[in-house]
Amino acid sequence: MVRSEDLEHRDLDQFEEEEEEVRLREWEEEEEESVEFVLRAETPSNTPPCIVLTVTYDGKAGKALVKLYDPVNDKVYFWYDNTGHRPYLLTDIDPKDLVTKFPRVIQHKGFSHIELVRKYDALNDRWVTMTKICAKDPLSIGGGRESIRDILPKTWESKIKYHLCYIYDRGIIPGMYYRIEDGKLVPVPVEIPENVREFVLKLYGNDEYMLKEVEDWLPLFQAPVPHLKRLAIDIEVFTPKENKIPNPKEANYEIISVALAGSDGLRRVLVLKRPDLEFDEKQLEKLRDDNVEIMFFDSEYELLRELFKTICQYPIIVTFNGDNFDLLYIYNRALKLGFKKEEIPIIAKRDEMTVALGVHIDLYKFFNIRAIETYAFGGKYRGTEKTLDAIASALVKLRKLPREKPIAEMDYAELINYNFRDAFLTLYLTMYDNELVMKLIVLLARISKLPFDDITRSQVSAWIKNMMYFEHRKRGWLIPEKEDIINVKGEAATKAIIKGKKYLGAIVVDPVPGIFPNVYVIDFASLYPSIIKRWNLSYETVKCPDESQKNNKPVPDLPHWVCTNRRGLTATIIGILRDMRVYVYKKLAKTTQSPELKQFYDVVQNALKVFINASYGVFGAEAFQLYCPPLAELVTALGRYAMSLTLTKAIELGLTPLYGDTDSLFIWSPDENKLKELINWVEEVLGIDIDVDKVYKMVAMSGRKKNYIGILPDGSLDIKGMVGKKRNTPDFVKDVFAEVLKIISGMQNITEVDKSIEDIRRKVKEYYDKLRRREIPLNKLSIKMSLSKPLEQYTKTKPQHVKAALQLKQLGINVGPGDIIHFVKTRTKDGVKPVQLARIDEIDVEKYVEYLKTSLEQVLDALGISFEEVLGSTKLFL
DNA sequence: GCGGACTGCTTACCT
DNA sequence: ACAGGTAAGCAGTCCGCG
Repeated sequence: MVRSEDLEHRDLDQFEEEEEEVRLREWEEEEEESVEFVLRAETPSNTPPCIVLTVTYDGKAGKALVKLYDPVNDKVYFWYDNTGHRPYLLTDIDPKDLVTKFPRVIQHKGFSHIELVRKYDALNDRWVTMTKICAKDPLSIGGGRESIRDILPKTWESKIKYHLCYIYDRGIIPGMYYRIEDGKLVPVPVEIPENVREFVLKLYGNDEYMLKEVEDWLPLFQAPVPHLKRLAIDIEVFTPKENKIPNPKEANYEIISVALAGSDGLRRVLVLKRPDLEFDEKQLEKLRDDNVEIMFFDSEYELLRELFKTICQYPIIVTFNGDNFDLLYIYNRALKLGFKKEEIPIIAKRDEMTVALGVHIDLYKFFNIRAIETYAFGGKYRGTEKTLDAIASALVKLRKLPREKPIAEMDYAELINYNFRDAFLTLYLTMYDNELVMKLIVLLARISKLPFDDITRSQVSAWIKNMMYFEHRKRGWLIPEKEDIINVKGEAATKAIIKGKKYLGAIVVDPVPGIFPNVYVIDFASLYPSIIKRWNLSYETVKCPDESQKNNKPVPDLPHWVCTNRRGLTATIIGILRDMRVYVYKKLAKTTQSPELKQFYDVVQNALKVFINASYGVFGAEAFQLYCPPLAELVTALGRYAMSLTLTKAIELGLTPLYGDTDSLFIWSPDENKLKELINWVEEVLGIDIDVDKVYKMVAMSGRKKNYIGILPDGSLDIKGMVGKKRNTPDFVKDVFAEVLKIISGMQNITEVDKSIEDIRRKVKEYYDKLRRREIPLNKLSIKMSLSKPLEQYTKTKPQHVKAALQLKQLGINVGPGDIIHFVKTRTKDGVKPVQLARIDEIDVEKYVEYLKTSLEQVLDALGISFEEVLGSTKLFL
């Protein structure tokens, strides 16, 4: 197994120590004969095993290009298609008619030839013969002026990007090992360990079909992820105006510094000499980072040349917002300085920047993927601004250097320190925890079959779409058009509770208010994916065309039937991913001895989690290409069915359910045997797993749904939905809430309730009086709320945070989507002020009393006392 | 002209 | 552009009130 070096600790130590030695190099002194860098990799006929980084279309060659990286010898290779593969689309018009009725197709300058292909049309459950129209280039199929796609009334598979089409047809899996052998691209076999084989046999031993299907998946989870050499880049640009970010499209100002941090240990800053700045011994002392190599350049042109040379030495370039700033700026600046396009190893695409040799990963885009944020990182940086500083401090507890003055006014040392820290943080985000992020990206690429550059820039629906398309081609299935699915399957049959939603969702059981000791939480393990697998759900099996299947309705209150004599594709794929996660890789991540392998298995199960968790939702999302409301609606209906069946049975058995949400049931002090009986019964009747998820020593429930506090055996707290925990709640309220919680969690058993109430009373009174006396500082009263759209788009109403934001705008401070507005409630005209503009005497105290009240009531309701009681005789309104 | 009842919008949360 | 359900606060509207 290829092991990555444990680099991060070394880097970090170096980073935080004071400098021992600063090495400086003058560009002129160093200048050897100028080394020409190459913008193309070698194209040998034989190579060692390599990782597929990406597949693209090379316009000049007019061929698909596979970029490979050999991690052992640190070399990038290009492999061009030599199988004569061409871009194509499918139509149901037969070739004769095509010639007579659509002559423009044959006459099209990009037209190549026609083939006939047999495809299985899963939607209509029949085999069809389609006409495959091949073109000389992708744009002739679609996207160009007057493309073949536009000439025909209806086409299939014509909107698939060519490089992805190529991946499906060749069965190439990005992130996997391939080698070039006599000019052919061949996969490198992966060894499957005996223990994994055993797990799989136990699971599917009597199911030939699944046994065969899973064979294609195991290598993706077992092939090791090598260390992928990479370079993080961050630039600083001269700006004459303070606080104004230079426009990367115009690139009008000088690039004054470029920081480079490589996973191979490179720590270098390229600095432009400026006549107005001096560099002396005193400044050297200010350089905080040891071992940072500094290269000075007389001209920006030379600086960029050096940068380009370095870029070409790495298979992977990492940036934070490089698509929209750093690489775009460098590219446009280089053009401006007289570089020719062929001399720049950066390529500008419509919405992204790529590099000539390898791939560019923009971490800003990656961390902004919702599924990554919530599932892969557990929402650790949710609600914060998606800046390098915020993400680094949430994930690795490292910050950017504070910027004390405008970039243009920094001296060399300040500039170098500041610049290098950013590049280092960017690199470090891919290095920490034994290269967790990089490994995750590789696993996600393998499962989705998307190249590294695509997987890091697209949302989870695109991943699942690509995975499903790949599976269609693998089987010789026709990829259905979205409208066709809707036409055949129709819209949803149920009505959602929430206005504007498309179908009915989950059940939330009304909670019993109060404090309860010894509460068992049982829960269905990944309920929705289990349902998809168990009931064979897929767009082609739900409401299938076969009349004889119409009686197979899994839920009586929904008219949808499901096919029983075909295996649903979605059910198969999601079923495998779920089974592999639950029964194989979660187990391996717990039991494996070797720490590296253990961590790797944990990455595998985490990558699987992302796909599994999103698998149901996409089918209910209109933008998804396999959008299928009856499928999504069957999933939630079966979820409701599972929940209500379990609830009824629990009551029947004499158990006491207190609360439940979607896939969980809270049961108060259950008889262990009765609980086991319930679990066994449910598993037998429903055929899906239900387990004890956790046991609370005590649960406090306010009576509101999605709102409770649970105390775990180790004393830690699960606080759900409480206002006192929400991120927009003022710290003042959070503090009081935390104090109250401290008292509650200190409570050993129910008999101590009275004493706790007295403690709570005293504490709350103390804070309340402070608030009244205006002794709470403004920042503790500030409410933090994020803008979800540009200010001018709040047309229907003007919420308070928008009012505050408008006040900021008046002062010339620009705010937009994703920005978090800090404001306080005041007795001024708007009722709010941005915190930095407010004075303590303007505060609307009553509003904060109300806030305190709602927050505390959620706890007090469980104890059966009111806020007013807690405050005692104190009058609420003075 | 004012206030309560109501609906709708917005954000943040839960599963 | 993965889903729906819930809590909460505020904005805005309607209606009654001699």
